Amino acid sequence: MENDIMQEECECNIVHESAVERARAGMPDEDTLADVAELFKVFGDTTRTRILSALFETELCVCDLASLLGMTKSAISHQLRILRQTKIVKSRKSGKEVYYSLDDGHISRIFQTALEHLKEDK
Amino acid sequence: MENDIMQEECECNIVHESAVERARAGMPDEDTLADVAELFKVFGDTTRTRILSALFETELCVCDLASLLGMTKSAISHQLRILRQTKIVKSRKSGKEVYYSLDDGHISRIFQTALEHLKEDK
DNA sequence: AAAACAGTTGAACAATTATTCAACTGTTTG
DNA sequence: CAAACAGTTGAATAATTGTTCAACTGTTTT
Repeated sequence: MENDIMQEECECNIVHESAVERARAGMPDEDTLADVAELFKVFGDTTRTRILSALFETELCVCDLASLLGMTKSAISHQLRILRQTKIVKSRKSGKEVYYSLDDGHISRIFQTALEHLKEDK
Repeated sequence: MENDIMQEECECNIVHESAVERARAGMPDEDTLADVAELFKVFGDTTRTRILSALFETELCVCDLASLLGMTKSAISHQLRILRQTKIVKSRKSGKEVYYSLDDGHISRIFQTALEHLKEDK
């Protein structure tokens, strides 16, 4: 009678109400969760992880990345746009060339933790 | 003459060779990068981030999650299979019900770092 | 043993997305 | 100024993927 606000699209009879309520209370709001998912989605592509791991070492221009990853400038540029829009990399223009680098240190920390996780289960 | 092993699909003339070489030397091997991307891809979906953030608090069965997220058991079960296969959650069967919980602590650390990153640029 | 229920699974459908291709900016150099 | 080059962009294509639907397994209960 009180909970008829929430969506009830599931076909369940018995739910562990106290556990569900505890979980709900601890969860970040939907907007934050969507932002987290979007950030991880950006990391969830091989081309972009290769670009990022290259930029951990030094700033590089589009041609450098294209040469390093064996891909076209266009493909690289499309992915760099996504990384730029999500504030993961920043760009610096110098003459004809555009140099890209990581935008902040959190990025490498997230990667480092992921690498540790992967190492653990070998 | 020496570097004709690597792919040359880019249409560049001038590359910053020393920077590229430095980047290449510091990069993890392709297999590791693919694993990292795959891990992040799993995190890169709203339904899965909602499931995981619920499991941070307590273990839950499929019905609990379906009720909490307002989705069908089938949809939840499909996503749980992905999380199980990638060793991110583990399951425990008890009677008719299957209880899910997080597999290790790294998961929450990766999330925590991502949340910090998001808070930073508001 | 049959009904009821929690959960899984595979096929189908819709939506998203990474790369290619071609055309286009803007800067530099001869 | 024109040619050359670094980089961007939009449309098209192909591949991947999340959800739905229906059928199914396995456990419990009457």
